[in-house]
Amino acid sequence: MAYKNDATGITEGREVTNGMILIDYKDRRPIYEQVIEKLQQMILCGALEPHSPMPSVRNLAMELSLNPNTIQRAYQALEHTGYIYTIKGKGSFVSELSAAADNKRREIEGELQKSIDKAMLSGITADELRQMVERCITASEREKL
Amino acid sequence: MAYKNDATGITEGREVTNGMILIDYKDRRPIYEQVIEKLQQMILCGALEPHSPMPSVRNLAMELSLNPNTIQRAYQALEHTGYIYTIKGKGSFVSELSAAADNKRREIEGELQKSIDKAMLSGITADELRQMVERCITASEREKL
DNA sequence: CATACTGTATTAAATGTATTAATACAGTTA
DNA sequence: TAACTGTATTAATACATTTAATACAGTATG
Repeated sequence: MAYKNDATGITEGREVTNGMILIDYKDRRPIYEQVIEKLQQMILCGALEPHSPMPSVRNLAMELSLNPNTIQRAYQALEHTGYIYTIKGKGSFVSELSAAADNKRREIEGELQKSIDKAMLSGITADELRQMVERCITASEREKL
Repeated sequence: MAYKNDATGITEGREVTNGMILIDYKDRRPIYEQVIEKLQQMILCGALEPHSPMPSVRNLAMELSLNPNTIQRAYQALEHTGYIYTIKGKGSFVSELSAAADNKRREIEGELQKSIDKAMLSGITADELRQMVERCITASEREKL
């Protein structure tokens, strides 16, 4: 039995997120927030399937070279917002998508609202904003390759 | 002569920003960043005219109940990004709009790009994004009243 | 039952940033 | 000279983040 992760990041019976989560130490946001965001995206885009086990707190901490407390904090936030659920002693598991997806939509729309409010207050017009958004969408689609 | 601000926030010969800058202590961003953003908006929307004097570091600090160092930090950032210019011993003054406006457009578009990248990674489609943006624009226009 | 895994909780220490406070200095203006 | 400008520096304080070291309870398995 392999109790420690091997080079592929796969552990006995439990899929792990090898290489999918990269911490950016230049990012001003705290690490636990970056972990939250990456896991949310993996859940929402289907990389982690509903009811499949999340990596354990300690394993993910090892894998990312972080303290277990940091991962714990992220997991608790994910549970509070409906992305995962926990069974005592067994582990944390991916929730059904519906609730999580709605939360993410609200979160993104809130961010857009803030940016757009700032833009309007700074004298940027609605049409300018629409052009910007189209450029951003194009750039974002190009990145997906 | 009135050396201290009166109730209207107007000081001898120097327009002040009375009431236009509200610090939100629930905001996670540092105070100096909030001050920067509000002053940028006031400059870009024409509330502060080019070549008119900015409130002095010490006056604005008094008015907002902040330490002069905090205002100084904001002013130095505004100078580095072309929003204001400084004459030693005389004060700081509003710059011409062109450079500042371009910087703000780039800043806003950068924010939009980040939000839109996140949205696409979370499985939100381009058309959903366009609908969100339209709702945000409508909401933002409604707020202007 | 023992072992090794799960999540959870707690306390302490270290670090970095933001903010305030208290000064000081140089240039401008009246 | 007096009172204002911006600027610089140092110290003290506060706060959030992160790490570290434990401990406890529930689950699964041999």
